[in-house]
Amino acid sequence: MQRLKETYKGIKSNLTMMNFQILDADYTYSEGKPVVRLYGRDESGNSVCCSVPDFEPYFYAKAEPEMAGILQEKFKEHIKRIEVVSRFEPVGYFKNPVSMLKITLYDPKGVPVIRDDVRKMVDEIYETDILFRNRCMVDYGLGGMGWASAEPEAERVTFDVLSNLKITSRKVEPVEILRNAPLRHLAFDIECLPLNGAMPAPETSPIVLISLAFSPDFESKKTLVLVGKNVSMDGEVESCGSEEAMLRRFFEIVREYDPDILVGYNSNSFDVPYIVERIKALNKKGARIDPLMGRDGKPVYYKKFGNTTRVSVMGRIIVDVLPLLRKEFSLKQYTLRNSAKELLGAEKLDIPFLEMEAYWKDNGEKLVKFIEYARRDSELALLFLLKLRLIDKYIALARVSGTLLQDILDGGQTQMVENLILREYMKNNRVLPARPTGEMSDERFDEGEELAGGEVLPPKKGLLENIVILDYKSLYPTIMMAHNLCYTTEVVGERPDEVVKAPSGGVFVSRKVVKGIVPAILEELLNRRQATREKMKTANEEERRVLDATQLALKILLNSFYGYSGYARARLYSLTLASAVTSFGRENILKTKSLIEDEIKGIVLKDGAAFTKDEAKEGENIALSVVYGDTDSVFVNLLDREMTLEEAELVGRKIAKIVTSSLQKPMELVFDSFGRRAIFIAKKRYAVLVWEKSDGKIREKLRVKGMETVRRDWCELTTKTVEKVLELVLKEGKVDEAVELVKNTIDSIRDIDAQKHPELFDKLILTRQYTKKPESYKSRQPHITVVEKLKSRGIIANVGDRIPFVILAGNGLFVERAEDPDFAREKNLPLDVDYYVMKQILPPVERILADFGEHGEKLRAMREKRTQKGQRSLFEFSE
DNA sequence: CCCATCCCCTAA
DNA sequence: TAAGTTAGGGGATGGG
Repeated sequence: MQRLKETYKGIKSNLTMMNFQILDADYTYSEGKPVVRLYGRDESGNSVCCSVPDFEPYFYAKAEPEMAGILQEKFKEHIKRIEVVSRFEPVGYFKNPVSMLKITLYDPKGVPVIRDDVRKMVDEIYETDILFRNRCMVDYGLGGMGWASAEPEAERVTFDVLSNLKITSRKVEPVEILRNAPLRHLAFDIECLPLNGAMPAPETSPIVLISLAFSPDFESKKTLVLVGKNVSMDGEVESCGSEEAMLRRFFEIVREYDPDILVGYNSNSFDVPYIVERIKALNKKGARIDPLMGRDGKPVYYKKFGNTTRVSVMGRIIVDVLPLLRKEFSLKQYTLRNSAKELLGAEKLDIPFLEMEAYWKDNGEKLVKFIEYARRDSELALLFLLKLRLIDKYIALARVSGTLLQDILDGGQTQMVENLILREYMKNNRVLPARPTGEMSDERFDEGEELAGGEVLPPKKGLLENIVILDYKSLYPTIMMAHNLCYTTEVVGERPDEVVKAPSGGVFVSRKVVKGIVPAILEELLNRRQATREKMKTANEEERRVLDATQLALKILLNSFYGYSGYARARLYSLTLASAVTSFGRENILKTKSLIEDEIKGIVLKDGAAFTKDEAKEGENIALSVVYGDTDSVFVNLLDREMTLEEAELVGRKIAKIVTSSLQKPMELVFDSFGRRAIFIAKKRYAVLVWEKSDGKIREKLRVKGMETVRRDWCELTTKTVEKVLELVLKEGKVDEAVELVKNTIDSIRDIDAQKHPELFDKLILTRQYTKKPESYKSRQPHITVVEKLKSRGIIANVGDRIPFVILAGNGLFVERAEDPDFAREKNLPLDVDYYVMKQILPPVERILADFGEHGEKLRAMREKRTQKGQRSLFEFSE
């Protein structure tokens, strides 16, 4: 806080310094020399482009000092100079650094040109694939969405950029400012005209409407719909006369409004590529449209990588909310309609696909409807971003890791982890390897060398009462810290005196010798998280949101290092390190179980406190039994008697304290919750009725893991029935009512008619994700059957979509009887009631009720009767 | 009936 | 140049 205030004071007293938040970065050339450009926005809302001259590209090579002259001579066109430096190699514990060459080039593009040849002449090369803009930011201590303070120079290297403040500075430094600059958001959505009902293709189908939504307003408008023909209409509608004029106007508005964040729904896969291709097609026929959107004055640009499309608009962030929603929320479908309904409680307007052409050609009521439908779509995209605060987390991740926001939105955890490691390696005179190339990366799988994961304790199946749930706080990161597990502590050569040996066999130097770089980073992240959570307590609403996103980002990063170390394509892939982490984890949970069961054994409650048996000497003993555990958790059954929530908490905290005291810091077992009743079905499948205190009252909450209620590949009838059964059994202990409920549920679908009972029909829809191209499937799958059927009807599903389907009555294989629900409903096709009863309702319910004696018997009876012939009458039950 | 394989989705 | 990790249940299918 103190620092923050000073910064603001600084602005007022020193007008020559300039602060801005870094949105994006690239480089260009001035007089043949590379110049990095930082794009951002300042506190008062100006968009800024700061040119940073004189930063030089470089990489490292491990070689004898004598090689310097030879390399310099051989690549003199590219190499500006070579310095002999001391650096540590990336992996391993070393007492001393080795001699390396720091090779500085004239041009960043020179690095890929000479690196392969250089590699052949030296032992190894390092840091040869760090993008120039990232290299610059790392070396200057700057990062994505972080604030920079620049001292503008009188003499400017000016470029043709669109930002309204163009400065040049050789002195750019990071500044701590918590809040974000006032960012501008523009959501967009296009409507194309399907000709004769065919899927629109950019070569033939025109774009007829472009809808826009702004935050903040644009010329006091919240939305605007551009129309690609002449209309006279009031409201936020702009008649453009033609498609060409409309597209030109679109780019003009983007440049004028100058958004920092562009938003769309499925825009990376659809809208942007469509716009780009459509313009190419129009320009070929004589139109003149320049898709200039970037702050560098260049066009939008997209590139396909396998199934994903990457879109780039220089200087701005482009956000496709669809993939973000997929990552963030578990929904059965991610169509705009369903996402809006589930997440915003908003209705999407709709017009029938086949009638679009008629709506467009109409100039009255129907066109108005079409326009409002289009407007709604961009409004929804913007609402997702703002209401659900979709990018707050990503902004925090950018700030904490120093990675550019766009890279985080497009990519994964790898870049963030590498960014953090690179910065810390640099401070410690270590170099980073280049990213491993193609073939080598799958080595692990070919050679059968495997990374073993977490330990799952077999559950005590059936109904249990009084269960204390304990878990390890950030298990893997704390293991790495506790045992000093790191790339930089792995013993590769001579073995020092003090070492740590992992159960998996890996040997690492002790913290007493040297603290590993990764453990140091983790410690820093952990401390910052603690401090951030502390600050939240006194922050105002806006600050609190930023701080909350920050602490979440810190947590995500903490937990990313282990996964990264076991990722075969990582620059620092280390099976030794990853195995050490998991092996300590497995050892730990097993030790925890035996500590609780064989040493603590029981807890005594006396005078409102918990004691071990030894401490208490007398009093009623509560025996302990570990009934389940998965990786970092233990479920302890408190035997012998009923417990109040307070008592259970006392016992839980006591156990946690004893276990924690037996461990290396900062490993910590904590009390998580108290389960009044629980049912364990199998490993990773259970339900617990948790008792929680809120506002002094005890609340009951059903926590279900892995069972059908939380899975998206079962129909709603199943999930709802299973949920009700669990509630009856766990909350009320009414097993007989649960059986009755199942019977009624089965009865309710026996005469199912799609058109007569639409709500019931909807409950029988299953969904599954279409994960790869159809030809890659080795076996027939129901949802793929539907994808094929849809295709034959002119509807194209995309890889990544979740496909809804129902199972139709008839002969033949189940997979072949999967059908599109809309089609089945429209044609009123009969469903396979037997499938739903025998495969969707009975098995999940039986898994829960099977152990309840006669009740289980009743269910088995239901199943057996159905298997016999004459099924119709068998819905009746003989009592 | 058992078993292996493929596929999906979830827990951690 | 796409992508953090493994453990595990359970359905459909086909072969023995």
